[in-house]
Amino acid sequence: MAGMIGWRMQDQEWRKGPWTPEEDDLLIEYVRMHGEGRWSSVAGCSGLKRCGKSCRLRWVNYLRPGLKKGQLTPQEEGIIIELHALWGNKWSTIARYLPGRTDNEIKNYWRTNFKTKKTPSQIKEKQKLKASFRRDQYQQEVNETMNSFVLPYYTEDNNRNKNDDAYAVKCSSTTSEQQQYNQCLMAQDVASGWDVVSEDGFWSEFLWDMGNYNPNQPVMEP
DNA sequence: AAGCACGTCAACCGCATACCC
DNA sequence: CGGGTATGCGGTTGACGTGCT
Repeated sequence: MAGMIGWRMQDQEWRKGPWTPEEDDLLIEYVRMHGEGRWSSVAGCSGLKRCGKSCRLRWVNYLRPGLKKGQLTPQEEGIIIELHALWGNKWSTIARYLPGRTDNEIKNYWRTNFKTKKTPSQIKEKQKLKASFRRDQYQQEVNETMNSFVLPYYTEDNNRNKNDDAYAVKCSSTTSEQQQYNQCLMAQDVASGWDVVSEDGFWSEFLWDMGNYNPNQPVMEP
């Protein structure tokens, strides 16, 4: 596209700010015709005055089919806690284990629940309320959740990039028995992770800080 | 009722990495 | 191999909504 240098434009100002329904329609139509990708050519083909970067973000975080709207479920929260403990702020990696959820959404969730500075009593109060409200429901749904999307993700997709974390998990579990075993382990870990987090607000700060892990330090991989 | 504080979330920005020529 | 471009990722910002005083 003329005037483009990467995401930038030389001779045209990109529109910024909230997307209008009309812009959404244009973007949806573009993806329907051309598929995902080639974001830098969206403006030229669709008439949108948005840079490719903005278009990609809008599509991935809001318009893409299959996205779940609304609050994260207790089991999704548990999975986030567990995976964040493993990988830190690798939001896109964590998002792969939560179909229909975006890295942005998970990042916002984590920031909202574990980063905001509150007094210890406020944190404790909030966590107590949350935990008591959801614990029973959560414990009940953990196994069901693992069966419904985590395990299939591990086992189904044979075409994933071999550098992908999920692919590594898959390769490490060669038999269905071992996969079942891993599933149980993960469910237990998630449950224990939730216990820890809901126990005391202190862990909220601790877990967030874990996100800023030292990359030179060995990290346990799945 | 008005003003303020806080929480949420969509979107932007800069950097890193992948890809292509 | 190196440079330019495309894409992806994580951190941050700011608008808006809501609850509290």
